[in-house]
Amino acid sequence: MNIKIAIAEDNNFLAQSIEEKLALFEDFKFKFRGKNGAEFIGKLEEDHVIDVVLMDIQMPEMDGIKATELIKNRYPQIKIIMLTVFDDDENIFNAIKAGADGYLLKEITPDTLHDGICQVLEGGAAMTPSIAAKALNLLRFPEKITADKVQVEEISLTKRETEILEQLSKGLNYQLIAENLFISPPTVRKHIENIYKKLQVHNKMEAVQKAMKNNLI
Amino acid sequence: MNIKIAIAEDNNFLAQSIEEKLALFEDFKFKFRGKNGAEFIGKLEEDHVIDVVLMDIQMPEMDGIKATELIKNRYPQIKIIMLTVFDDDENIFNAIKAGADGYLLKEITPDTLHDGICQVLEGGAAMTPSIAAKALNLLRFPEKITADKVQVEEISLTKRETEILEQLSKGLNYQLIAENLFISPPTVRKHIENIYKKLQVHNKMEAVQKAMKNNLI
DNA sequence: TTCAATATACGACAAATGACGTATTGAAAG
DNA sequence: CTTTCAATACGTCATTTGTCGTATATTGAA
Repeated sequence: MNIKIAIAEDNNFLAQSIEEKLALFEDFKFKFRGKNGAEFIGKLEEDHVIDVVLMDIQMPEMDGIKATELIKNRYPQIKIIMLTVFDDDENIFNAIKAGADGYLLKEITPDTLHDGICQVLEGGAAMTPSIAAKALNLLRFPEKITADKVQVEEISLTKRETEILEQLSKGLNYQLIAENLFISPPTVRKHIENIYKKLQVHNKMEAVQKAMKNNLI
Repeated sequence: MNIKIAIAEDNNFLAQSIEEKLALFEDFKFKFRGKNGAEFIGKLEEDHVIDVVLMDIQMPEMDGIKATELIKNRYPQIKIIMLTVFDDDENIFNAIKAGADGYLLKEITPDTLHDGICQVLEGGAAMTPSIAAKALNLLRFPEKITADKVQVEEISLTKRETEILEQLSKGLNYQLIAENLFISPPTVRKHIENIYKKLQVHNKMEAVQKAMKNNLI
């Protein structure tokens, strides 16, 4: 087995790091690298005997989303795995739309990268569980895709707060939420009080609306 | 770490097989099993100290999709992984819509099952790469999703009721809604009372959730 | 190791909500 | 012409919610 791999990545340092991970496996053969989407496609036209492309998203000239679209158009047999630091809904969705076969984060271990590449070659999709969760969420709530990216305020809820807010959004009252989470109702109320302060709202409905608008739940 | 797991599976043989896989891991504690959705939920109400549910889809009485929907409604914190032999688009999509946190096939190895369970507990989604590929495909080509077979109940709100429900969903209180619509607060309350009866819910949040689900607002 | 953040818990009180009742008016349907 | 339905309005009462306090244990980062 000789799997031919190309990389599209503008950062020299990161590209180097990826190449080193690939070099750990005998069945991988690194072919070439492009510093941006345009250059990459240029090189690909010279040598399109490529099995898998590891594609960065944020690149000058042409980003990885557009490049993926073009490549999938001309070379549908080539598998493309996004390899990026961004895991926001917008990028994930656009990558999938463009035809990506996988979406992994750059802090990946060599073994996981190896697995992912093998999986896409077998027709599967390579994703970290957290990315998979976001993808499922997009499937479940398609309206989020059009979500505004305008006022991305810096609101951060703790894990517990998010958990409680989710239950609030289902219509559960303090008592039931407390039972579910094995804490006392006063604690639930205190958490909710804190949530309201963070979101600058004054009742459940506003909190849920604002949280959904900002993809907090 | 002691992860509490319950199983919904009608087939004794398969249930036994799953239990044996779980038994290989010390951090797993098998709690109980239901032979169908209805029985399972009955048991869950007696003991809801459950972290993860392994849910079959095809079951008598109540199938795993419906059971998932109900459980996620009442106990949103419980993670649910579908464990089934069917990997068709229809079932995958419905499971996701119902709120499943993962979708695995029954011929799974104990180690992969273990990984999947740990992943969902960390907020990720558990999927085999082939399932992930199908899920991505659904995202990419939404038209493949054969129209909602979930029967939309015939709920009809009057114009006034819809109007009021919309304002409710924004977080306005009775007083403000009354001012907006130039009617008295008692009238607003009466309308809302009627809305609750029609939707068979008992508070604002449930009403808004159900209305959105049924495209009433 | 100290400090900030988080999660936990309780009490009190005013305001809002949910659930019930009753009742009048106007408009649409038969 | 009656009957039904939608919309309006009011009252009562128990429960829930929102907003204040205060306080302790844990935890992770500086």
